[in-house]
Formats: sequence, structure tokens, C-alpha cells
Amino acid sequence: MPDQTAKDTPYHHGNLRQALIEAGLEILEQEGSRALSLRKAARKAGVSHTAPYRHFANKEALIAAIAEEGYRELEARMRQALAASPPDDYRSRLTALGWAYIQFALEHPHHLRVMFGDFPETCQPDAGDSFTLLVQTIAAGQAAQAIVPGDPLQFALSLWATVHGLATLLAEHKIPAIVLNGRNTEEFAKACLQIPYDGLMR
Amino acid sequence: MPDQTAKDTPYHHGNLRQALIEAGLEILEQEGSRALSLRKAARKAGVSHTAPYRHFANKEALIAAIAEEGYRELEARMRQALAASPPDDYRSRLTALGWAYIQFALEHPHHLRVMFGDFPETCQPDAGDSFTLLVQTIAAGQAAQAIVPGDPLQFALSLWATVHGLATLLAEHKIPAIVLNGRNTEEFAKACLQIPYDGLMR
DNA sequence: CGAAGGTAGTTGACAGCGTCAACATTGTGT
DNA sequence: ACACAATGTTGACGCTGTCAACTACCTTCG
Repeated sequence: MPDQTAKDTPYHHGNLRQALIEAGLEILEQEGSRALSLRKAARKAGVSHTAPYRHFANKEALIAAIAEEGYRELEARMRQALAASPPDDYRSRLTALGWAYIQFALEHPHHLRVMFGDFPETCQPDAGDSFTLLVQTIAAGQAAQAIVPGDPLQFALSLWATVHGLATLLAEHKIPAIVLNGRNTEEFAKACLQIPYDGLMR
Repeated sequence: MPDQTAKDTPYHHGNLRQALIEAGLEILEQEGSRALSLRKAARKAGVSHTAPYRHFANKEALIAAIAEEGYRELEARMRQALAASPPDDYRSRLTALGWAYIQFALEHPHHLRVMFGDFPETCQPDAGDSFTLLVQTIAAGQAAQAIVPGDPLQFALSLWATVHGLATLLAEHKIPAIVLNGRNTEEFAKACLQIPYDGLMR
């Protein structure tokens, strides 16, 4: 679907803010983060090149909004993965969380970059809910005597780092081919996660 | 030191390629990756705005060269850390490798972003040597019966992911303040690393 | 109903960017 | 000495983010 023309846009767009976010998302998927520009998003939404400034203070603000969209999607996937995994098998539950994260990264590498890239003000609170999900899972595992005692925040961050590192390295194709060695990405990634799990499980 | 003027630059610069890399590095440190431009680097090196094209095919090529510089520095630091740690204590050796990586990330966050960012063609081979260092350390630990048997490449990647994830999250200030909780970054990061180590050590 | 004012969108301008084509200068090898 | 290759310069193009000034529409109050 090409750019909007002057068909159904009677001067006032209706919901330009959301349209710009979606246009930006499309650009991201199709052309990557380098190609993401305010003007292109505006063109895609069928408005003039400065119309976005009525909804976003600057380019960064649009990017931040796109990133937030990503945080929401990521959290939804993680929540879903958790709901679909056995309630008592904490290793499975943690694996499900990690794999959901990595799947998101593989399907939307550009979106991930925007979420965790250099764009400031996109700090903690955004990924906070997903992180909390991990902390709670660990705490539950500890309550069930399945996970070693210790600061759940510390444990969560360690696992988060492993998953996040794996996700970004996979998404940016920074994994040496020798390491992957033709293996299925899913089985490979999950195998990587077992190592810290072995350190946490009892 | 401001831009070069027409003092000591007798038309031919002498070693413009390296000068541009260093100029780019300076811009990176001082103004971040968003501010890095061919024209600015050229200005800093005291040449016209298209002179860089005699040494780099395009902006990406300059960035790739800067990234390579980073890979070299990172590898040097890791090698140094390994040399300075006890030869038989494999937990210490792995911790030293990880902490060297994280220190580099904290001191040069923008450089790290360029090394592992979206700039293509900056793939595996570059970080390869540092990665090999990790693989060798693990293999040595296995030979000494200090590390659990298993594919050292797999183990290395898992640890790499943890360290890389921690490094990027710290560098981008994506660690929720609650987690850090006023703790010393070094002790905190090292504590995070102990979890996968517990899974690997015997 | 009609004027007032705010909200949302437009036009035009500016400087900075990456890149290309054409040209100028310098060093080198025959 | 001269041609040639390597290196650097000038000028142009279209793209970008952003600002200022202007315009169209909606709402709301008199």
C-alpha cells in the first residue's frame, strides 16, 4: 500500500500520532533503522514533512514511541510464553521467557535495536515490566525450593544479560558461523541458556 | 586542539586514513555515534569534505575501520587481563576476561555501539580473536578438570552472551536503578558472572 | 448563530549530511 | 622530462531535522 493521497484525509488526519508510529515501524521492518526518518514516516502517513512535530517534539520522541511499542509487544510475548508453560517446571518457565525474548529479536531485529540502542531517555522503566516478570518467576522458583536462594534481582539481571546478549548477537549476525555449526537456532539458544540455569537450579 | 589549518598540510596529508579513524574516534567519544559524520571527521583532519573518499568507499567503511580498531583494543585488554590472572584459577581467569570486556564497554560505550551496532559487514571475524581467547581459556579449564566437559564453543558463547549483554546494558544505562541499588559496578557485574560460572565449574 | 481561540496541518527556508562528477595538485617511474 | 597514478578540492544534488510563519478546521462561549 503506497503513500496516502488526498483521498480520505480531510486536512485533519484523525489519528496521526499512531499512524506515524506504524509508518515508522514499517520503515524499520522494511529498510532498517538507518532509513527511519521523520519525513519518510510523514510521507507514508500522507501528511506534510513537518506535521509530525504536532505529535512528537523531535525525531527521538518518535523513536521513543516506537521503542515503547516494542516493549509492550515483548512483554506480551513473555507473558504469553509464561502462561503456556508448566506451572511447576521452573527451568521450562525460564527457558520459555528467554526463548520468547530471542524470538522477538530474530523476528524484529531493527525494532530491538531501536529499543536498546543509543536513543536516550528510553531507559529502565520501559523494559521494567518484562524484567519484573523475570524477577517474579525467579522468586516463585525460590519459594518452591526449585531455585537456589539469593537476591532474585541479581539472578534476574544475570539471566536477562545472557538472554539479551544472545538475542542481540543473533539479531546482528555476530555469532561466528563455526559456533552455530549448522545447528537449529532454537535448540542452540536454549542450550546456551542451560548453563546459567545449571548455576541456579538445585 | 582545533581543526588543522593550512599549516603543515602540504596538499598531501601523509596519513589521512589513520587521521580520519582517529578523528572519528574523537567524535565518537565526545559527541556520540549520532554525531559521527564523514564531513566532520574530514574537518577535524583538516581536509576537504570529500577527501575521505580516497581512503574509504563510504561512511560505512570508515565506521568499519573504527570498529576494527575497537576489536583490536578489546582483544588487547582481554589478553592483558588473562596474563595478569592466576594461571590455575579458571574462575578468576574467566572473571578477568569478562571484567576486561565490561570495563571497555563502560569506558567507551559509543565505540562499543559502533562495534556491535547495525553497521553491516562488521561480522564475526572481527571479534573472532577475542572470542577464541575465551574458547581457549575454557578448553584449558576443561583439560585441567576445572570446568565441566562439553562443547567449549557452546560454553564460550553462553558466557560471551552474558558478558556482552551485561556490558551493553550497563553502557546504555538500561539497568534499572533498583537492581544496582547503589552497589559498586565492578562487584555487581562480577557477581552476575558467578551464576553461569556456577553452572560450568566443578 | 457567529466570533474567538486553540489544535492540527502546510509552506518555505536553513544548515548539515552522504555522495557523485569534474578538476587540480603532487609524487613516481620510465 | 613527461606521463600517469594517487591524493585532495570544488561544486552540485537530493535527502535529512528543525524552525518560523501561515492556514484550515473544530469547539466553545456569547
